[in-house]
Amino acid sequence: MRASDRAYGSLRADILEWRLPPGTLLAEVEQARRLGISRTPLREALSRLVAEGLAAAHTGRGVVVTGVSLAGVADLFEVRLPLECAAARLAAARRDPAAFDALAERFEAAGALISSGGSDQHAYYALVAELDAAIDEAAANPYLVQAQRQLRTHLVRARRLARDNPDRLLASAGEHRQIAQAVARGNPELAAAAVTIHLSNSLHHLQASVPGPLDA
Amino acid sequence: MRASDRAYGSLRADILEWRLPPGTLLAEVEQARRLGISRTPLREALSRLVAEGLAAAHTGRGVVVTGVSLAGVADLFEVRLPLECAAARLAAARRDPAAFDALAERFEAAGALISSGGSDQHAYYALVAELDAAIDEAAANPYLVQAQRQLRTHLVRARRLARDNPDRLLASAGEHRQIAQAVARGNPELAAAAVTIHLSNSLHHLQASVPGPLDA
DNA sequence: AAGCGGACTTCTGTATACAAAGCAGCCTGA
DNA sequence: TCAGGCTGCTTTGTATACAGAAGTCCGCTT
Repeated sequence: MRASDRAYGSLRADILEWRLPPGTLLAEVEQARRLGISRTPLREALSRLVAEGLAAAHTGRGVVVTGVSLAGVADLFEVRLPLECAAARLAAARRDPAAFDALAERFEAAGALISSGGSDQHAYYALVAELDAAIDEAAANPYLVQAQRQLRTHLVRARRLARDNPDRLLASAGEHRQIAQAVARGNPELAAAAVTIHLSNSLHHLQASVPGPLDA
Repeated sequence: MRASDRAYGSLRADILEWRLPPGTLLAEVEQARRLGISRTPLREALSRLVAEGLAAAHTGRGVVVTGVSLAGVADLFEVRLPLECAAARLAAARRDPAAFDALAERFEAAGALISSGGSDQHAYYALVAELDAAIDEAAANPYLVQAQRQLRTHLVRARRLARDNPDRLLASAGEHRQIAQAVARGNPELAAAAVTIHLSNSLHHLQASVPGPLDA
C-alpha cells in the first residue's frame, strides 16, 4: 500500500472522529513527521482531503480542518434527501429481495436490542453503513455512489454535533427497517417515502439536540 | 498561480475538448515535459483528475483518460434529474426574480437567433452555463454546487457523443426559457417540472443520435 | 513451435534539497 | 505614540535524485 494512501486514511479517520477537531492546522512538516513519511505523499493526502471538503487551504498558512455548522447540516440534508430518495428508488427497482429482507430483520433485532438497553452504538452505525452499501450496490450507479460518498463523509462528522439517545436510536432502527422492507418489496415510491421520513426525523433530531452552532 | 493549477486546468480542458481522447495514456514524464513543469506538480494535477473521474489510475502503467459510454450517460442523468430538480426548487424559493427574468428573455432571443440560422453553438452553451450558475447561486448550497459541478464535468464530455442539430437547439432554448421563467416566478414545483422535461428530452436526444457506444 | 522463466527497461512512488512567497516581529522615523 | 517598512523566519511550492515494482521482451526449454 502506498504511503500517501495510508496518510490519507489516517488523517481522514482522525478528522472524522474529531481527534483532529475543526480549526486544527495541518502543517506539512509536522504531520509528515507524525505519520513517519516525507512531505511528498503527505501533500497528496492533504490535497485529497481538501478536494473532499474536509480541509481548506489557507494560502501561505497550510490547510486547516474545516468546521461543521448547524447551517451546514441543513444544507447537507437538502442534498441528501433527493439523492437518497433517488438511490432508494433505483435500489427498489433493481434489488435482490433476499438481501434486503435479511437487512430488515437485522434492524428489527437491533431495535429489540436497543430497547432492552444492550445497544452498542458503534455496531448500530455499522449496520446502517451496511444498508447504505447494499442500496448503493443495488442502485448500480457509479455517479450516485460517488455523490453519496461525499455527503456521507460530512454526515459522519455532523453526527458528533448531536448526542444520540436510546429513544432516537430505537426510532431510527424502525425507520431503517421500513426502508429495507420497502426496497425488498420492490416499491420505489414506498422506499422514497421511507427515506423521506427517516431523513426528516434525523435532521429534526440533530437540530433539536444541538445546543449552539459551532464555527467554521 | 501555481504550476500544478495550470497543469490541472490545461489537462482538464484537453480532456473535456477531446484533444486527449478516452484511452490516452498520461505518462508522468511525457506530460511534465509537454507542459514544461516537473513531475511533482504534474502528479498533483493527475490526482485531481483521477478524483474527478476524468482519468483512472492503472497500477504500474500510469493514468489513462476515462471513456464515455452511452450506459454511463444514462447513469449520469439518473443522478442529474433529482439533483437539478432539487437545485431548481431551492432556486425558485430563494431567487432574485429580476435575474431570472433577464435570463428567460435571453433564451427567447437565443431561440429566435437559432431559428434564423445565425446561431453560435459555443455562445449558446455559455448561456446555458450562465443559467446553471445563476441557479447554483440562488440555491446557495455548497454541497449541491459541488455535486453538480462533478456531474456537469462529465456532461460536457457526453455532449460530444451527440451531434446537436438546430432543431434540438431550438427546443432546448425553449425548455431553458421555461426553467428560467418558473424560477423567476418562484414556483418550485413548476421549476422542477420544467427541469424534468428538459432533462428527459436532452437524454432522449442523446440516446437517439448516438450511432454506437464508445468503449471505456 | 509454443510456453515459461529471467533479466532488462521503464515507469511510478518516495525522499530530500532548493527556491520563493507570506507573515510576524521589530525598528525607525515622523 | 503610532505608522510604515524592513529583516528574518517559517511555510509552502518545485525540482531532482533514488529506490522499488511492474511490464515486456528475449532466450531457453520442452
